[in-house]
Amino acid sequence: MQKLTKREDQIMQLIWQSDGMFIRDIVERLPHPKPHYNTVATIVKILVKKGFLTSEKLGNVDRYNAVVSMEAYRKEDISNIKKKYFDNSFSKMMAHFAKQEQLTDEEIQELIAIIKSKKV
Amino acid sequence: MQKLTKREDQIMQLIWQSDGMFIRDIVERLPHPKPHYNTVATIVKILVKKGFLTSEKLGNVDRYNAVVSMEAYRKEDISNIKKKYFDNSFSKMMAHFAKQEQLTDEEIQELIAIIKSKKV
DNA sequence: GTAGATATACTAATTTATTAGTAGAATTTT
DNA sequence: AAAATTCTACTAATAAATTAGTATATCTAC
Repeated sequence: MQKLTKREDQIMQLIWQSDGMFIRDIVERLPHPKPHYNTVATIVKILVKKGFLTSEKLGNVDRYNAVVSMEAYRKEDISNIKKKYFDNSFSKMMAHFAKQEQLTDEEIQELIAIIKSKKV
Repeated sequence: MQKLTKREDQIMQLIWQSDGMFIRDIVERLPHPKPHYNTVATIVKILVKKGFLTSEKLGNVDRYNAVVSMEAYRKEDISNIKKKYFDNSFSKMMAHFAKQEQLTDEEIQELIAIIKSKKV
């Protein structure tokens, strides 16, 4: 899967959170300094070409929808983190999180419950 | 903290795995197609300027060391993942991992042990 | 239907990232 | 010490990413 550039990523995040967006909506929801309408249009077109988005014409306006799901992209993204920092070891990564987050005992119990419920 | 570009990241990974590298070592350890010596030197100089590396002269050759630790950078990197994909919620992220990774019962037990040992 | 507003295609400018050439200094070999 | 090699500083070319201008089409309100 191709990687998203910073701007592309930012725009994909918005579209993933919605169900279909027009260029004008994207511009509106981007933080200051808002890029030019055509700037966004250009990047959206690149995203269509890369296969991340499809467009559908509503009247004379294009609405864009995600083709690649957030989950699919996220999976890759996280898999890269695991590879890059944790020797591709899931346990190592988890140990890091547990330590990093300075969890309280209650949070740890909660976490254990979550983990168990997902599988057992 | 500034973000690393792809090439910068790749070079930082090598330096983090070592303790101090010369340009020639970096070039040698990069996968094919190996970039030009001066290409690496340029990027290394950018990394010094960004505050990720320091140089020390050994004889007339520069050796480069990490200033920003891998752990510090990794922490940021992971924190962004959490923010970007999991609404900044640690529990949500953990739930995802447990599900995504298709852990066996044993692995889950192991994981729980790891989490407990880190805190309790 | 004319004026004003909005959307898109096309194109190009600008910025950032990556690559590498040339020249000269230092080092090693002969 | 001359020749060959290695390293660096400086500079610039190329490529990728981001930004936005101009022209044209479409719609909306009057």
